[in-house]
Order: sequence, then structure tokens, then C-alpha cells
Amino acid sequence: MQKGEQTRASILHRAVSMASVRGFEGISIGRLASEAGMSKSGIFGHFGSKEALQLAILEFVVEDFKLNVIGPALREPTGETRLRALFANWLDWTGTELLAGGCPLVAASVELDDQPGDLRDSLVEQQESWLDCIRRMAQKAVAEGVFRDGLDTRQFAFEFHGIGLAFNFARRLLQDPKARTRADQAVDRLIQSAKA
Amino acid sequence: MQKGEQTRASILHRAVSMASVRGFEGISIGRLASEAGMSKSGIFGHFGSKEALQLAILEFVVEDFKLNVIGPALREPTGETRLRALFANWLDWTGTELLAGGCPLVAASVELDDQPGDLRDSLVEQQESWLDCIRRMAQKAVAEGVFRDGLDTRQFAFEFHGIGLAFNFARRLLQDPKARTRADQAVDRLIQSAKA
DNA sequence: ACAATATACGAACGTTCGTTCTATTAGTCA
DNA sequence: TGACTAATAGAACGAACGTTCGTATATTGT
Repeated sequence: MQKGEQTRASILHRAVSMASVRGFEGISIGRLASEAGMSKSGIFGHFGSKEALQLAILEFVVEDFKLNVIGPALREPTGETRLRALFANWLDWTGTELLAGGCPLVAASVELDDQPGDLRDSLVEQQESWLDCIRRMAQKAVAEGVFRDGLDTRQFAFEFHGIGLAFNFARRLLQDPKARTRADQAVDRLIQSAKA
Repeated sequence: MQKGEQTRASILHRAVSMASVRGFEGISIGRLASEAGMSKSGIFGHFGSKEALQLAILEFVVEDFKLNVIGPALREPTGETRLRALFANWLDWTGTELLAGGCPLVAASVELDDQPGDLRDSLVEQQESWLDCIRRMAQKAVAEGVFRDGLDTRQFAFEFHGIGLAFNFARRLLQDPKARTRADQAVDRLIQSAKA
């Protein structure tokens, strides 16, 4: 059977956009149904519960993130170049038309921080692996002698991620046209100080 | 009349905690009523609408922020000391028992970035003035010769704020015990690079 | 083409939501 | 103390929520 998976995917696509704008708690099966021109039960049947739908959304987003952010970066030369590509891909990705309301992972990070459950657990796991991905790339730069010996790469990842959060904030809430420039400048400074 | 304002304040206190945990959209008059041991209409009467309640919550939080974060910092000597106090106060404040679910302003920043209305407008205004507060303190340090001449103080504020966001993320989502150390270290680096 | 099954609908469920009324109680001021 | 008003309760509203169920319609594999 494939018709089902097809509509399931198109529902998910819509759901991701909705979650991006209204948050994970803000998606509703009823609204999703009317947007998709389907009945509530039609939507519901594809997932079995709202929580399962939310998990599917998260999984979908993470997959898209790996595909469009991490994957392309891994095809760049290691070290500084790869890290800069990772950062640029991340910021570009949050501007994708799929993510009409900005990075859902950033939004979920503050939305779910006090909501225990599978959804939160899954997000934590993903975000930890994201920080670890940054850390490993920085570690590689250390191994290659591009970054200084003894660099605290976890600290690097912490700050790297923080710049992305600041970008998201400036771009989406303040609608600051200089948000991207600011973020790039901050990363420049971070990388610079990782060298000396 | 003062009995009214008294209960209104105690309702708001509870509402702030609720918003801190569940977000601004997550507060409900019904739940607030049962927590406070009052009727829904009893709560409702104090505000007139849910949006007015949300605005009152935001106002309450901002007032508390000014009182406990900005105020004490202004009593410190200008320049680097004041900036460090501002940062420490900010991070400490987010650990207050009132703010059980972390900084509501950070949460609101990502929750409201796509929800046009008075609430968003009010938040944007507050956050812009927050960034401006940081900027002015940095500017003062420049004027005093502590920070280098020609420092981009808006950039400084962008990164300063970003470190706070990263702290919130590491602390609340990842429950990283080193979150505070990481944040302090990042600020050290920021201030250091503002000097040379 | 036929049987099997996946897919979707429509109606109804019990809750909860914000909001609006009408009373009744409690507090304040003369 | 008495008159007035503010404060709260309680019931009801229409709408939206997630979920369940029985039924009809497509789609599939043979």
C-alpha cells in the first residue's frame, strides 16, 4: 500500500509548517484537517494519537535537518570550512519555505523544556547529538592544527549554538535585517578565538 | 478599594509561574481558577479578557525583571563591573522560584515571534529596550576607555544576549550542570575581545 | 473482476476553552 | 450603621479540542 504513505507525508509536510508557526502544542488535528481538506478522523487515523503525530513531526524535521544542514556540511573539507558550512546551512535552513515560522527545533527547545514525555526525550536526544556534531567538527580542526591545542570543544559548541539562537531571536522576533550579518560576525570571532 | 488589587496581584503571581512553565498560550483561566481556589468568572473579572491577562502577566514579569536584574546592576560601578553584574543578575533571576519554568521572556520570544498582536508588540518593545540597555552599558565602557574605541556595541549586545539564550537552553532543556560555567566563560571571552 | 484491505468520512463522545450573564456576598466610605 | 460599589460565585453559551466508532469508498494483490 502506498497511497496512505503519500497522504501521510503530505499531512506531515503541512503539520511541520504549522508546528513551525504555532509550536508543537499549537498544532491541532481539526485545523490540520481543514487545511488539508480532510476530516479529523482521516488525519487522526494516520497517527493514532496527537502525541504520535507530534513525534512524527519531530522526526520529519530532524530528517530534513540532517539532509539539508549536516549532510551538505559533511561534503565540505574538514575543519574551519566545514564548520562555517554547517553554520551557514543551519541559518539558511531556518529560512526554508517549509519552516515558515522559523526553526521548529529552537522553538521546541523552549516549549518542551518543562513538559516531560517522549516528545521532550526525543528532542533532548536530537539536540545533544547536534551539539556533539559541532563538537566533533571542532575537535577535527584541533587535530588538524587549525584550532589551538587544548581548546574546550564543548564550550565551542555551546557558543556556536548560542549564536544561532541569537540569530533566530533577532531575525524572527525583532525582524532585524542585520541579523545574519551579526551572526556571521559572531562566528568569525568565535572561530578566530579558537585559533589563537 | 484595595482588596481587589491584592487578589489581582496574587492571581498574577500564580499566572506568571504558570506562563513560565506552560508558555503564554498555555495559561488557561480555568486552570488558574482551580489553582487559586476561585471561580473562572472571579478570575476573569479582574482582567476582562484573556489577552488582557496575558498583557498583565508580561507587564508583571517586565517589572520584576527591571527590579531584580537591571536595577541592582545600575547600582554597580559603570563599565565592565556593571555589565558582569547585569549578566549575573539575569541568570540568577531566571532561577527564581517565581520563574519555575525558566525565563518567560525568552520563552515568549520564540512563542510570539509569529503571533501578531498587542502581546507581541509589547514584548518586542521590551526586548529592544533590553538590548539597548546592554548596548548603553557597553558604550559607557567604551567612553571610559575600558572597551576599545570603535567597538560595535550593538554587536556586543547581540552576542551578550545570545549567551543568555544558550544558557537557558543548556540549563533547562539539557539540564547541563555546567551551563552556568559555560555562560560565564563565554561572557569572559566576549568582554576580553571587547577590550583588545 | 473479485475479494481483501487500506483509507477516509461523518457523527458523536466527554472535556475544556474563553466569555457572558445574573445574583449574592463582601468591603469601603459617608 | 447604612448606602454604595466592588468582588466573587454559579450557571450557561458556543466553539474547539482529542478521540472513538461504524460505515462507506478507494485502492490493492490475485
